[in-house]
Amino acid sequence: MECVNPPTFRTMGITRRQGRPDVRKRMPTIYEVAARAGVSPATVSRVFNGQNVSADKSRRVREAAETLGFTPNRVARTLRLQNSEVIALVIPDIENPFFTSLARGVEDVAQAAGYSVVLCNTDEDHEKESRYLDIALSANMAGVILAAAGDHSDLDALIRRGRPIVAVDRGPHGYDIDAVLVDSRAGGRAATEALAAQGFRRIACITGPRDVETATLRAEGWRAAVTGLRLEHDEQHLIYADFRIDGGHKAMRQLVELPTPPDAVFVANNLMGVGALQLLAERGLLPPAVGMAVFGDLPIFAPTPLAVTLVSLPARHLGVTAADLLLKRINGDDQPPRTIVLRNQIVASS
Amino acid sequence: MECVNPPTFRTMGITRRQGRPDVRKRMPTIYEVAARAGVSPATVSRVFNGQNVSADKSRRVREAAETLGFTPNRVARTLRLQNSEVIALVIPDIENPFFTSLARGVEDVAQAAGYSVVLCNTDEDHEKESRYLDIALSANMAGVILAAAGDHSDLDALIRRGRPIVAVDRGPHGYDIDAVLVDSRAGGRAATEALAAQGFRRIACITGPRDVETATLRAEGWRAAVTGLRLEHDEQHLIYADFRIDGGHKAMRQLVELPTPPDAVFVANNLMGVGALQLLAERGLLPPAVGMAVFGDLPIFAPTPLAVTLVSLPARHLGVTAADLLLKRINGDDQPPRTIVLRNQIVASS
DNA sequence: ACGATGGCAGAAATCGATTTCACCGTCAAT
DNA sequence: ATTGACGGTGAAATCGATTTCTGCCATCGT
Repeated sequence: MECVNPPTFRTMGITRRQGRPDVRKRMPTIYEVAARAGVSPATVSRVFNGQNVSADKSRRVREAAETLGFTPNRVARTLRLQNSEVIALVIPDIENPFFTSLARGVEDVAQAAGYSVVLCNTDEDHEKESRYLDIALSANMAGVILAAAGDHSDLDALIRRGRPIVAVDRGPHGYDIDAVLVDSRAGGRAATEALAAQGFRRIACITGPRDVETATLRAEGWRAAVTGLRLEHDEQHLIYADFRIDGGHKAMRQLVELPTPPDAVFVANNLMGVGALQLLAERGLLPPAVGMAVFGDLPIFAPTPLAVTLVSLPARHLGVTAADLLLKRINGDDQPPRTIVLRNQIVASS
Repeated sequence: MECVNPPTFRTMGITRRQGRPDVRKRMPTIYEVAARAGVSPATVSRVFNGQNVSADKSRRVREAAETLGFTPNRVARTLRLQNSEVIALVIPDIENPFFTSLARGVEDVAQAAGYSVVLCNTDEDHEKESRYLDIALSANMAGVILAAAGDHSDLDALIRRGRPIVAVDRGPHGYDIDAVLVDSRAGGRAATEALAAQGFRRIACITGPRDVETATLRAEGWRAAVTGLRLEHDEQHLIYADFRIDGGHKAMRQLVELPTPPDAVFVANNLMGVGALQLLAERGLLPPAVGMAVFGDLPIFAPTPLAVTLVSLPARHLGVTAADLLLKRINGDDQPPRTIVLRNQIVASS
């Protein structure tokens, strides 16, 4: 199935002109509200921040604000307070359903606590990541939830500034900060052992980039299972790919074209799982012809029962937990940093 | 396949304490840089904004900034400039791959132009949407790309303030602003006609909420095809659901359980398509047993060829185009508003 | 009756960058 | 030689809200 995004377009003329004679009205400020209500700006501020103000003035301020359509300027507020009610969520791939579920979890918790979330997509690129972390800092954001692009993120500036950070999905490499993780090593091992239990002997592994912790840990789990169970072991059966659909596809091709191809494969994330399945479908080798286990849930509707073993991940719950932790920190909790490991669960896709 | 997110977790104790004696260092400011370089703050600002400064002082300023680790404070800058290099992208469902693709397009363009994107998820909720629009305004963001949650978003404040807005995917309801759309009506009609061409006579329609433009337009397209081709027509065959997987699942169940069920169905978005397919799979009625056409690309790797007709959408391209348009507006383009309609394309999933 | 306490409110400082205004040299044009 | 223009620079105003500092007035206790 090929879908081409057509580059052509047509423009529909619209003739009525917008009634905007370039007025660009300024927003009403606290001073204008104060003037209209006959009080000082300080009083207006106090009304909006729940301080003690006489009922009479309070009412007048509210009325004035109402008729002027006043909204407090967040930028000024943030500048003065050195703090804003925004948290940054930095993730490596916004098109990966795992991360969007996670984001959803973060959002729900943050929303409920009156915080907004800004989502920053790093595309597994250190430079983009570092730019977004810079922004979080210089925009006085309240905190950061980070799924790091690699193993050497620079969090010094944020930490010096006392901004809370929670690492999620991927560990905090060298920083002693809160983290919410799944057990990649155990998951990789369990998935591989499940394949072995299904009778497969030559089990390969497709994992992510070498500098991404979850990639190496999952591969380690695979290796532990393979050597622990004394299965056949061939170094060509371990491939470092890129955690993307294409990468999984290419890696799988490489594997099936080996002189002695594996009879099963453990794939270290969901998208590469999709890629690998695509290749197997092309070659008519869909599971159970070749054994497959995937770390993560497949973004798949599988009309035919597919014999794939999954390590199911609590993506949303990961986000919820990370957000909870972060909000606690923001509200002054200063226990020593914790690492919370959520359990994964082996599921046979049926 | 059931995947349960286990609510249990265990905490791994970590003992080493963070070496943060609660110093919370302030960031260095332009004043400190100025003092260290022996110049005025104004000069420091000029150095960082490419104004005329003598080579000597410029060098001294740069050195001072370097050693102090100075980063300009974005909040202060934004307050003064009444403008920031951030654009808001407001979408109704971050878990829908259509919108994440779109977001990806927006991001790529914005990044390249030096803008950051903050992603706001409204969950099809007017209140959340209005809160995010408020934030965009009071945070002095440069512009907004909006896929509206319904047909009565309030953009008055943003427009009064002169902030550019581009509507994407869903029209700008009553505002004369730029829009980037696909032709929902034509797509709905074409999809339905394709089903008719495959020989189906009793074609149902599952669409989205009544107050979402794309939902009603796609249903209109379906109706036009059904009446145009004089197919059998039953009002019970039009169901307004919610654009989500579950909604599609329930709606499809409702349809198959009708006394005279349809022999085909046109589903107005990708997620509901997944839900509908899930139900059909449960009942052993997968296409082509029941005809199906879906508006949008299925977030699916389908291992067995599925006889589903797709109206393929240029999601990423929609985002790219909207971002281009917005950036032009931000840079002062003031042509009359344009509506750009990208073409969709009928694709037979094979 | 007098000092003490506390609630309420305004003037002014503050957050950190940008920019206007004014001033000083220097150099080219008249 | 005088005028004008222009590049470089600093002092101070500015963006809009919060908060400290201060003072006023009323209430309370003794």
